[in-house]
Amino acid sequence: MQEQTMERMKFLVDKLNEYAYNYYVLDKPTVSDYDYDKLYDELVQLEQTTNTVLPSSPTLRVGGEVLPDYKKVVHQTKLYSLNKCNDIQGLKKFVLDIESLVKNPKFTVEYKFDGLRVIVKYKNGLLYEAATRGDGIVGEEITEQVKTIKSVPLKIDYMGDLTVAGEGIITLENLAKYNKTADEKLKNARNAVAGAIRNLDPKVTAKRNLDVVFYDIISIDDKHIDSQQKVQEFLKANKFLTGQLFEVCQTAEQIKEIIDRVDKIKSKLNILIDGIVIKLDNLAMREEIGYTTKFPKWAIAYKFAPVEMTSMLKKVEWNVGRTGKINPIGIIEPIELAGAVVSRATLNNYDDIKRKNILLNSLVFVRRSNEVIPEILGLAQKFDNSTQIQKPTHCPSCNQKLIEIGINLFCTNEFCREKQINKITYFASKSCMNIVGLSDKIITTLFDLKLIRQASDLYKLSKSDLEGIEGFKDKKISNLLHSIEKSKNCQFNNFIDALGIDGVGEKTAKDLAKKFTNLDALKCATFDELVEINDIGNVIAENIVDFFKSKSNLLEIQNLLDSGVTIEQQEKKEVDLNNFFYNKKVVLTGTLENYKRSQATKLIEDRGGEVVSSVSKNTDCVVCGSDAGSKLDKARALNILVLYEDDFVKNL
DNA sequence: ATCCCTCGAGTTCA
DNA sequence: CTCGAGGGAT
Repeated sequence: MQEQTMERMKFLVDKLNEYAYNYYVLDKPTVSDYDYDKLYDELVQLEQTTNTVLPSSPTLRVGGEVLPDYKKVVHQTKLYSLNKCNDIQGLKKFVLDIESLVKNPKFTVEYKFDGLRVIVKYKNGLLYEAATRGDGIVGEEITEQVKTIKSVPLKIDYMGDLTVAGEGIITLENLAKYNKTADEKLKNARNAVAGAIRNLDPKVTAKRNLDVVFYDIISIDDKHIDSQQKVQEFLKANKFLTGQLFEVCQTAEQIKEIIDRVDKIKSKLNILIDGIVIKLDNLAMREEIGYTTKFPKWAIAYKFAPVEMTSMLKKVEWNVGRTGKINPIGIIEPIELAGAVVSRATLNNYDDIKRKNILLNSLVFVRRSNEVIPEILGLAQKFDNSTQIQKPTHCPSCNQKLIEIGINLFCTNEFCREKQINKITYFASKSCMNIVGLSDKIITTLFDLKLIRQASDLYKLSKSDLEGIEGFKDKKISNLLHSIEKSKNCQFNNFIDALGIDGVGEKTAKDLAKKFTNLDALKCATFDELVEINDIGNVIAENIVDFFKSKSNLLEIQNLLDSGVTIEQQEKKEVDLNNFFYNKKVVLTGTLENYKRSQATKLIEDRGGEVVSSVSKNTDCVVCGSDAGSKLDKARALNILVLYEDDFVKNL
């Protein structure tokens, strides 16, 4: 009986480990989650009744007790870090140096993962110790944490003594999943890994769904492994997760080709990499070439320009938005980040500044989210002269006393310069009156010359008003006046958007235009009529009613109409009920080759579809162009249909 | 009251 | 893109 139970447990452990390998390492599940769970539950039962847990049991992966402290581990051999280069010259020099010592060397090319280096030891086929690199000589013991990582084999076929090295990482997909449920979001994948592994509670490690990508053997009894290629084969054969990139090259040019290729696709990878590692393939030759005090001379890391850096926060500017909302912007010492020089980055709001503990004259972490918008992630280092950031009490533009609503500060002065300028800018913007060529700069100039005070004044501008203004030549004047004139013919939804009613933007304006068909009807819309519309609740309904109660707003509308603004009647279009996009919620991401975003939106809307801004489980499909961002990752994570450009066109 | 989803508003640089 | 908050379901 007892023996049978043991046999059954062994069988379950092996079976479950095999399934886990197919799922977590090969990414090719071979059983349903349901079947897996059934076997897993059975194993848990048996382990409880027998009070035994086999050393490679997958139940070890959930993480047990919180550890009292880290134990130090002294590495058998020093773990070197890699020498770096960041251009082709550095790479060529490396290759030349090797070629001067070795005849016809071969090089292996792999990803350099941006995570935490992990050393794992096996004896008799079982994982018995894991450690961080630490300073290369002494690391921290993290055996319990690493055992929770499902792609790390607890048991391998190789029975000799073995020490392997890999990089602890989190896939961007798993990071996104984690952030969906976590109270405290982890913005930085690398820190998410370090935080998860270097945590005394292995349960924390388990929750973050890390992986370890293995790339090296530190020591092994088996003497016939004599090259990096054989190392790679060995790791694969023993079911370790390995990097997707592994190529063998002979020249610097070939290596450079791979680097260029990776540089192009690196932002689309599911894993963060910060470079490429180039190693001499032959292990015996490596030992001949040797080491400097810091680095092996037989390998180099080609580093891509970093996407995250630190910089000094010099000043905080407070902007006034068109709604009167006050927004803090951090002015930083300019740094180059993802191909652009960044000097400003948003700080969101005062609470955010406090939460991140950001101080003036301190070093802060800066990154460009999605490689575009700069943001300040948090405090890196403070100094003696670092000071708290003060919350403003008066409007930086008009000095009106600010009021606090929720976490935000507002300027309520109707005539506030910055607020008015932003209001007019919004009025002229693409989703509103679409006055092409009227930039916020021109609006500022016109405002300060007192030629305009509010949006309707734009339609009173004459040629003589503009003549003589610095930078305004005949051509520019006639272009501008022409654009303004052209904008007078507008669609109802754009007109509603242009009014700038609090909480009413592009989508709500469209909903309102559909329901009320003309301005007079909208003007007398009652609260009850408004809340009937889907997606309009009591807050927005009240904002709309209040807006049309205000004398100054009604006067402004009258001014616009008197200046000749006319709202086109929209004809109703027939929609094809059988079209793919009919009644579908579609998200656009990336750049399509043949359509602008607005054109694609129109095509989908004309077919009865709705373009929404973010991906969720309610989304029907995601249309994906080149350089797609995180929305594509999210779509994949949620298993939502992704259409590439050609599929998109086919379904029109 | 408390979820989740979606919208609006504000964000940078070339 | 990201945040906060509104809206609706529960």
